[in-house]
Amino acid sequence: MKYSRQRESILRYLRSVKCHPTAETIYQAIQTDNPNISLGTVYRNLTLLTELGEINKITVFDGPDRFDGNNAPHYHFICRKCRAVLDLEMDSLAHINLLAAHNFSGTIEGHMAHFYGLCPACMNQKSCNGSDIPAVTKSS
Amino acid sequence: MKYSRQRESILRYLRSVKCHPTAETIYQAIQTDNPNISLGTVYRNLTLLTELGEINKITVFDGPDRFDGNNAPHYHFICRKCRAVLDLEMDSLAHINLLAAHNFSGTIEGHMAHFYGLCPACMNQKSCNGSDIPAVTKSS
DNA sequence: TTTGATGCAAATGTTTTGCATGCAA
DNA sequence: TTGCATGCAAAACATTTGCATCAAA
Repeated sequence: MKYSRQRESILRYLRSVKCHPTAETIYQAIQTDNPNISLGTVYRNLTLLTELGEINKITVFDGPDRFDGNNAPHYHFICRKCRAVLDLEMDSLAHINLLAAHNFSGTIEGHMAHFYGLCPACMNQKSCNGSDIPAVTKSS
Repeated sequence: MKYSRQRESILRYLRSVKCHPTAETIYQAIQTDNPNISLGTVYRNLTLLTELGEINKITVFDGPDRFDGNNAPHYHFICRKCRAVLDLEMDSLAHINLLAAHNFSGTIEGHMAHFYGLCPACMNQKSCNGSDIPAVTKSS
């Protein structure tokens, strides 16, 4: 693949942050180094890097996709109040694939799991940023 | 809440099908009984019914949201080939909330989990409908 | 050079919303 | 009647794409 300063900038930024920014956030963050970069290029490279396995795309129930520069397998927590996405330190849940496969005649290749609730910051505050997604009550 | 024939029609349709249709599919399906219904009304009522807990909204990694007239807690399988969404018969995974909470200082209120792979139909066919979403390799 | 990557802008697909009108209570 | 629900159309969002240009190899 051909080198590009923009792609390098995106990857470097994602590797440097602990949060899970949106394409728009990444776009704004790297404008200092790339004053003329376009949002389309950011999206194009995020898609490419995701396909290469260099980064992860996190689809949340609400709002734009988030991106994760940590490509080691791990799970995420999503705060229902401030929508922060946090990494969780927990073992693989590979065993749940077997549970799913038990009464299913297709092939279970994997799963996606997100946890939600209140993040540490929102637990200790009246409100975090004012937004509050409707509590999800079903694990489906 | 005030009665509406449109809302009733949407709910009746969702309760009657085993699949997990999109808003657009629902819109088309109930046009026989509601020739003048608008997509906006379908979306408005789907949002309302979801908030009431009468139905479930299923956010998949790709494509429009799907809706589920079965409001009993259960998990879903998503075929990476034909994108069919199927119900899974499996026990609650409530225990994984404890695993997630173990090294986390916020509050884990719940989780969402989807399983993916090939559905029974696609397992036995060269291709199902031609589409094929990129295999997801990380359980994150 | 050659070919992939970019910037720009327009297009796409999904969902939401404003507003005048209609229908349930 | 009163006000929520509707139809319609426009707007809002997030994301993708066509195309001429630019830059890496």
